This record gives sequence, structure tokens and C-alpha cells, in this order.
Amino acid sequence: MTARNKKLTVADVARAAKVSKATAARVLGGYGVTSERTREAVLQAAQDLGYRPNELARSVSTGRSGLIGVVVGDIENAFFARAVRGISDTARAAGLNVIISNSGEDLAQERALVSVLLRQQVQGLIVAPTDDGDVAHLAEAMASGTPVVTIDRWVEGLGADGICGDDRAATAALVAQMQALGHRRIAYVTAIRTPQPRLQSLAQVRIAAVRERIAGFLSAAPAGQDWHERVHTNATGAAAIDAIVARLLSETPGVTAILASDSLVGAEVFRALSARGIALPAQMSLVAWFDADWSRVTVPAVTVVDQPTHRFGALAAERIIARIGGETGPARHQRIETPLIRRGSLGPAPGD
Amino acid sequence: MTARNKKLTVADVARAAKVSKATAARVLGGYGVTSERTREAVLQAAQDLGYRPNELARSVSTGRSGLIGVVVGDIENAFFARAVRGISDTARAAGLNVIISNSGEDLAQERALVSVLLRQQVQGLIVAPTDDGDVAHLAEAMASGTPVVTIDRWVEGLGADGICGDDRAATAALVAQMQALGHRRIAYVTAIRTPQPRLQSLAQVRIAAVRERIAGFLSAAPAGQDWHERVHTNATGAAAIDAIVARLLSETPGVTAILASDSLVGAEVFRALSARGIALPAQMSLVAWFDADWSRVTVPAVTVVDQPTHRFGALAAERIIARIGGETGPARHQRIETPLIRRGSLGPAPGD
DNA sequence: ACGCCTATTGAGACCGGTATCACATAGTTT
DNA sequence: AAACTATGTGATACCGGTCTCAATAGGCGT
Repeated sequence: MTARNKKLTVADVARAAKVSKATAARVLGGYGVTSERTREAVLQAAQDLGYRPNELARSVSTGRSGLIGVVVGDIENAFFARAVRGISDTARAAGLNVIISNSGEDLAQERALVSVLLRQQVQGLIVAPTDDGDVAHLAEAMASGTPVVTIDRWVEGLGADGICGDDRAATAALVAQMQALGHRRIAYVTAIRTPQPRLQSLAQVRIAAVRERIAGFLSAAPAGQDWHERVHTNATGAAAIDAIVARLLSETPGVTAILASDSLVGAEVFRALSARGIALPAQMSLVAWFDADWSRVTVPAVTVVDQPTHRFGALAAERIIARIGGETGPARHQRIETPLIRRGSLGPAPGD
Repeated sequence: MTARNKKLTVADVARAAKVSKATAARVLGGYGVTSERTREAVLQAAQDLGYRPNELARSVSTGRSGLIGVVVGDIENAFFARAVRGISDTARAAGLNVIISNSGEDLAQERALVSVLLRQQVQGLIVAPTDDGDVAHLAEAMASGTPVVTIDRWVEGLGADGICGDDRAATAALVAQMQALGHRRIAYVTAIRTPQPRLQSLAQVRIAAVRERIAGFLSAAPAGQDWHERVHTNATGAAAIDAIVARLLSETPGVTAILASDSLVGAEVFRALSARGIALPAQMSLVAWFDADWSRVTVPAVTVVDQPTHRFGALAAERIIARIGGETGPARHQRIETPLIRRGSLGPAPGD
């Protein structure tokens, strides 16, 4: 019980219990066999001294750190926060600790973080890769024996398991549903950065999930139409999004519905629309990705594509645990359904 | 460059560079002196083999893990997510890694997590203690030489630095301001769990920050009045909050303003009010703690007590870094201003 | 009482690094 | 030329655990 200022070791406990270091270690480490008598003596001594095992030393000795590394775009974003929660709930239950880091959706940063985590001897990595065209660092991790699971974003050919939404199909279905409601001009707004304010080519989108969504969006275009110019990029921050909304509203014929590629964009679009007095859904429909807190509070509430990211996280953790446990076999691509949660912001197109 | 499947050690690099293990370690560890020639040879060999230092082994050898542990109520809560972001931004910049864990505001869980983190040899702990009356585990950590910083919640007598809001004063000032707007009956709604639906005694509130806020609230009561019964507890989940709002609305004379003790409560209160068609601020004023995303999106936008938790986090990390660096001296209690962000939801009391 | 088997224990190598110390080599000093 | 001093390097103990292996002790059959 007594808290000592010096770090206690098995040797100290052994001395106090009058047994050898090996025996004390067996009791304290929970391996090997000991008699009940010595077991109790050692535990008592450990208790009295306030012994606390050094997990690091144990790790270096066993080669198992009990750590998994997580790299997400931004924990502050509820999307990732919920996923991280899912990961750590599941990991913790399996006795694994989690080191979390933010890439800020920056490739160089992501590379650096992966490197740091590998040096920390993480036994597995869960990553939301910011650029699925450049995953050499992840491939290297896998090659050196550290399993990788991608979350939210599937990377073809990497060989890592992936837990993702069914982005392309869900988006295509969503757009079809909107078309059935009479929407002919739908805009897609995303934070993806491009030189121009509109998307030139799908290849500009390096985040797999967003590219899949946009691909689904583009695929819903009627024969002969090209919807690339309906994809508005660089939607980062209130000012930029305000400008995009202003631009959309001034188009002729007008846009009747907006898809917001994530919940941050969605919130700002909603704000810009209500600031301009646009009535939802009478004048404009809005659908956003991710069921963030704010989308249920607004009037009207906002229709969202529900991404159950806590589940994403839990499943990603399960995958990494399985791989750490030695599971082999081809990379598994788990697509999680992202159902539409229909709320007031989606209605028939005006005049339809 | 070549990724090997076996773990490489300094000994492997040494062999390849044809120097002793000691010399290779000097170069790779960046300590001691070596000639430029051997230095380059070693680095070249390390590069060729794809050597990656084992940070764990280094830690056990140096006694410095480069890890700090964080225990918060719930990372999924934007309040903590932002704080965690502040912590990791600052820690990372100082070369420290961060292990994050969720207590779920459960004391037993918090104790268990602190124990796990100490075993992981974290060099410091940043904790939002869930019960400031029972911090023996934190005291023990400090006694054994691991500095502790509390975040959001100050614990008197623990001896740990604390980064907190100026909860009591800010609340008292806020209530005074509301009284000046004519509000005579103000309700306080909190998720704190108590046997009764109203607060019996301040001592029931074990989370320091909330207790301070409620203390500020109670202190604003006019002489002779006791506001304990105006503090509604157990506001966890939509149903409970709906019931509380229903109860508030049926009181005579009616409540004219509500204080929501955190942003989750605030969002649900807002929802319950708009579901009942209560006009803000004409019929009811609302103020919530924390400037969450949703509070800027609603109509009217919600007045909030702005808790700059990213700064809380950054400052907490700075404190822990200073303590790790050997700073001594008495515990510092840093009170961060939590200014009111005045938005549409706060107006004069009806009929005032 | 003797031999065999098994339960328990201790000695010591090892994990992958750091850090101390002694020694060798080369360059200065007198 | 002998003595002296940097400078660079290797040998080796050590960090706090795990784990293998051999030695000891007690129990049981005959």
C-alpha cells in the first residue's frame, strides 16, 4: 500500500518475500507455477511495498507492447471522435492500449506519425489514409509485420483490411431518390482542396471515401450530362462555404438540393442558407454525411447519411486484434451500410 | 530502405557497418562521440537495412517513456475532444506521445485506467477527475513521482496543477446578467446523478467544475431564497431531459430561463423546447456551457459560456511538461476565463 | 530403505537499447 | 625519443522484466 518514491522492481519484492527474483517474477507475471504458499508471500510483499509492474520492460522482453496506433484526420471531428471511441472501447476490452494521433489530413504528417508509432512498437495500426495513392509507409509497416487496418477509406491493393461505408452505392441511391423527388440540379460540396473551385477530375480526390461518394454522385448523372462542375471543392471554413452557397443560389436555373460531404461542411451550408433566409426544404433541400449532434437540433432537422463510426471503430479494432492474433488470409473489405436518416431538410424539388 | 520481416537491432546494423554494437548505438542513439566516417557508415547501413529503433527498449533503459497519459470523461464529447486535441498538439511538439482513455465519469474505471497508465510508465498524467472527493489514486501517482495535472476540475489539497474555467464567478456573473434582463426564475439543468430529481445539497456534486457552477448559481439567489430545488439533476438522455423540460414548463409561476450545464444537455433542452413550440427567447431564454457546433447552427443561435478547451488542453500539457522537466513548487491553479458568447437564445424575460 | 517421479525453486541468459570505463591510436609537447 | 593528451572505439554492466534449464526436495511405490 505504501507509495514509495523509488521505482520498485521484482527484485525488491523478491527480497522482501525471501524468494529468488525468478520466483517473484513468476508470481507477479502470472506465468509458470509456484506453490500457494510462496505465491501468497510474494503477493503480500508486493502489496505491502506497493509494487507496480513495469509494462515497458515486460514489452521489450516479450516483444508484445500491447499497444495499437491510431492515425485519424482530426479527433476533434465528431466523425473520428466516435470512431476512436469505438476503437478504444474494443481494444481496451482486449487489454490493448491505444495511442491516438492526428494527421490533419496531411500526408507528410501521416507518414511521420506512422513512423513514430512503429518505433513505439505498436502491434497494429488503424489508419484513415489521407491519400490512397501514396501508402508506401503503410505497405512498409505491413511488410515489416505490423498489421494495418484502414478505417473509413479502402485502399485497393494495399492488402490491409478495411472498414468503410458503402459510399458509392449509397450515394448513387441517395441521388436517385432525390431525382425521384424532382431534383434535377443537385450540387455536391466538399472540403477537398483543388486548384479550381470545381472538380476537374475524380483523380484529384485522394481520400478514398470522398472519391467514392463523388463517383456515385457522378454516376447518377443522366446520359450525356457531366456533373463534374456540380462538385464544389475547397469548402473549408465559414467564408469559403458562404461563397459557395452564394454562387449556388445565383445560378440559373437554380440548384434545388445540396449534398454536404461531411458534417462540418453541412453545418456551415445550413448556416449560410438560413442566414440568407432560404427555406428548407421548400426552396432548397440539404443532405449531409454523418449524423452529428447539430443535425437533429436544427429546424428543420437535417437529413443525413448515417455513418455508424463507433461501429467502424469497433470493427476496425476487431480486425486488428484478429490480425495480431495471427489471422492470415486476404485483406477483408468490410462495407458497412450507411442508411439515410430522413428528416425535414429533404423534400420535393420546388415546383415539382 | 528494404523492409525486412525480422526486427532489426543495433547489433545488426553494427555488424553491417563493421563496427561494435556500442559505436553503432552511439550513432543511432545520437549520444556520445564518433568520427564522421564511422557515423556515415553506420547511418548508411541503418538506411540500407531499414533499421527502426525500438523506443520501448530505449525507454526501459533511460527510464523515460516519452508517454503521457490522459483520462477524460468521454472523448466523444466535443468538450473533451477539443481538450485532447490541445493536449496532443502541445505534447507532440515536445516529442511526447499521448495515451488517451475514457473514464465514462466512473470512479472505479478512472482508478483502473490510472493504474494501467502508470504501469505503462507514463511520465505524467492529465486527468479530469470524476470525483474530487476521492483522488487517492492521483495522490499515489504523485507520491510515486508521476506528476498529475487536472483539467477542467480543480482538486483542492491534492497538490496537482489544475487548468480550469472560472466556473463559480462566471456563473454568478451570468446569472446576475440574466437577472438584469428580468429573469427571476431560472432553472439549472445538469446530468449529475442524484437520488432525487432536484439537488439536495452541493456535496452531492462530485465533479468540481459543475459544483462550482452550481455554487455560483446558488450564490446569486436573492437573500432568503433557496435555489437548490431549481437545480434539476439526472439530465441524461433525451427522455429524461424531455421530462425535465415538461416539468419546468408546467411550473407556476413559470421558469423564464434555463442554464444547461453542458452542451449535450443544452442540445436536448433546445430540442425539447422547439418540439413544444416554445419561442426562444420570447418565451424562454437558454444558455448552455461550451461552444459546441450545434449552438451556432440553431435559430436562434444559442448563447453559450465559451470554454476554450483546446487552450485548457494546451496549458495542461505545458504544465505537465514543465513538471516532467523537474519544475517544483506549489500546485498552480490556473483559472481560464470563460466569456459569455451572447447569441439569440438569451433575451429579456417575457413581459419585462 | 531405495529408486523414481514430480512439484517447486534458483541461476542466469536474454530482449534491445543506454551508459560507463578502459584501452588503442594518433597527435602534441618538451 | 619519451611522456602526455585528445579522440575514437570496444567490452561490458545495466534497465526491469521473461523464460529456459538444471538442481533440489518431497511423495510414493515396492
